[in-house]
Amino acid sequence: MKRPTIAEIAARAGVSTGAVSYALNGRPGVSAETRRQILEIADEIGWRPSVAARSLSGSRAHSVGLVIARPADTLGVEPFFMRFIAGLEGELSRQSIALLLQVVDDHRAAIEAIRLCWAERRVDGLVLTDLYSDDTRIPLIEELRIPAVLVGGPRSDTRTPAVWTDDRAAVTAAVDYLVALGHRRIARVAGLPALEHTQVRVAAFRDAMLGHGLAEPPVVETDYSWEEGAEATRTLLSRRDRPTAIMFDNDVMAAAALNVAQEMGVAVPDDLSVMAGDDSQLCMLVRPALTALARDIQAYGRHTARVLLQAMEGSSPGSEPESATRLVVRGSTAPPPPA
Amino acid sequence: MKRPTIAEIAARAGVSTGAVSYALNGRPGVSAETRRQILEIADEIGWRPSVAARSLSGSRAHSVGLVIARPADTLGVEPFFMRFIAGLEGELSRQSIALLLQVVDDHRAAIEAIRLCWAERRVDGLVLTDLYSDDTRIPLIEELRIPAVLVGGPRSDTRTPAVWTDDRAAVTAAVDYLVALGHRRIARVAGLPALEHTQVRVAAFRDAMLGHGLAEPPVVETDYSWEEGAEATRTLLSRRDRPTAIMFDNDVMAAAALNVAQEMGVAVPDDLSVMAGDDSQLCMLVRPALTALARDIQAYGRHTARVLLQAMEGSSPGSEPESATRLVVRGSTAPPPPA
DNA sequence: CTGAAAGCGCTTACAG
DNA sequence: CTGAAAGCGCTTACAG
Repeated sequence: MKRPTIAEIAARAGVSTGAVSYALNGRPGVSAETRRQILEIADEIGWRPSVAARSLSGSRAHSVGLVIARPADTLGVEPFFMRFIAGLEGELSRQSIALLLQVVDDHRAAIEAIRLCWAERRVDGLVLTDLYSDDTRIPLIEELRIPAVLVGGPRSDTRTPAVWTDDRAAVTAAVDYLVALGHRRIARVAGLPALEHTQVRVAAFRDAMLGHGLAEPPVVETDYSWEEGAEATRTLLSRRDRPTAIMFDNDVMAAAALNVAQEMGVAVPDDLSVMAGDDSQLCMLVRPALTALARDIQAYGRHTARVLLQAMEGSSPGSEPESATRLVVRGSTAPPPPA
Repeated sequence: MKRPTIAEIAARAGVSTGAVSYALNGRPGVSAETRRQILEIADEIGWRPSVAARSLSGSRAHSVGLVIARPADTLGVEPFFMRFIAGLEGELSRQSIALLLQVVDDHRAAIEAIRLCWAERRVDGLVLTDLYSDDTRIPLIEELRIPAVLVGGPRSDTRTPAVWTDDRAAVTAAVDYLVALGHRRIARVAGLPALEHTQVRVAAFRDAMLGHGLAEPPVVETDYSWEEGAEATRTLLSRRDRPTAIMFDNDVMAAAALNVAQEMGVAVPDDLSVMAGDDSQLCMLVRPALTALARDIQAYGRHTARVLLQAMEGSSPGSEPESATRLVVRGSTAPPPPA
């Protein structure tokens, strides 16, 4: 019942615990024969280092933290987090690093959670998601010198390493596609305006539209919920210069838009093209199925883990965007109706 | 930069570290005045116990583990896990217990992950989900004496505490409702047959149907994917005695069924009633919106945490089902067509 | 009520 | 190449 320790291995091998430690960690200081013997005994009795002991002497927790700040009922709506976590964790576990997950209600609670898990030395580094343009977590991790990775894009206000998908390129490609279909009046239903990536996407959208010589397009900001997505759609479809295409910042709002269009007698895709900002099963299950911007979220999580591990080792990782977003065309987009 | 330790507090207060420890842990052995002073200093310098040190001396990791074994691409499909985790974590954090999340590919990997995190003393207990009827994780945790909670139902093969929702009652109520609407031919599209709760639900379904004096109903087993859900629906709708109502074991398959029905010219709900086994935003976004069995998943997570904490303290928690499942009626169910 | 000391299971300079 | 020892930051019997 009692779990084996290196003392036991040392006793069996007839050496000191120090020697055992060296052997087990592949450091010089023990002969090849002794090392072999020690490894064999360790394996035989199923020894595993106690993380507590390693942490205490080595001053590393062998864990990284992910603090998600979201009202819980919006969680699970999007497939993003579980897949991201799966990728993250898959990569971390290869290094025997655990993922500490915390789900808190708001930004304030997130700050507290970060302070606490760092003070308790529970984690060696942090993954920060859902970044705001002016995010107090960044000065916090800088002050505390917590190794971290920012998920969402490089920023000028910090040297903290970041991972990101190239949202600008994705949005631009999407606009290009709609314009190529013949659309001229394209609107955007954006997510939370305080989030950094929302602004990046909105700016990219505006630039792409203007780049095509089109007028300043309408943009409605929302909280990503289907309720606000539906409301925004109603507003846009009630305009005199009703758009012939709408790009949504996620999948849920785009799905809600299909229902609003139906309710208002607007045919999708004949009268209105709808594009979702995230791909998911939802996009495939609604009718018409939604054209969407898809990315490999699990790979994104894996990449995030690698960058964080590098940051924890002190090297400042080079930053480049994660593999490009693909436009998956389904039934919700088509050329606009003849004018 | 250096984080404060109890040695520092002891020095400032002019007492031994032992006294500081007693004071901080609210144990007898220090005078009220000394205690007050120590707490004040600790607070002032922002002291927080090092979990590593506490773990090493107290032999508790102050963490619990959740190992999810699923192919990653089916994760995030269902809203279950993120909400469940949110509830779980919310309750754990109140006790300063961290949640270690691991996502692995299959059952074998889950077994390995459990062995490892326990051997490393990373966790004090485990949450086990997606239980199979003959689940090797159960003998494993019994052999290793790992405190755990089984999410999914009480079982005769173990004394390990469990939490569950009353699936039998929920399925029975759903059948009663459909029968009250006038349905006589009701089919079920079940999830993975190896999962314990699948069998509970199928048995409840059969019993309810037979209880109404109806014939042995058709049941198709699937892997929960929309593909198999669609296929099962096609099969059922191709029968000579086509069912007038189908109950699905989750939301994704029910949504897929709507598309199959449309493709086959079967009107929902006029010709076919569709019921989803889990409620989610998907159910509200498809058309017609899906009638579903809804439960408070976050509360379920909180309850799970409480039961696990009790188990970790050695008390064997009483077991009762979590708050009942509600039938949320939307547009996908109606009386059957006249025969 | 309080202090000095041992111990948790490792790692790591420091002597031999 | 190897051993003995100190130390990581706590907790907890054990003496006073």
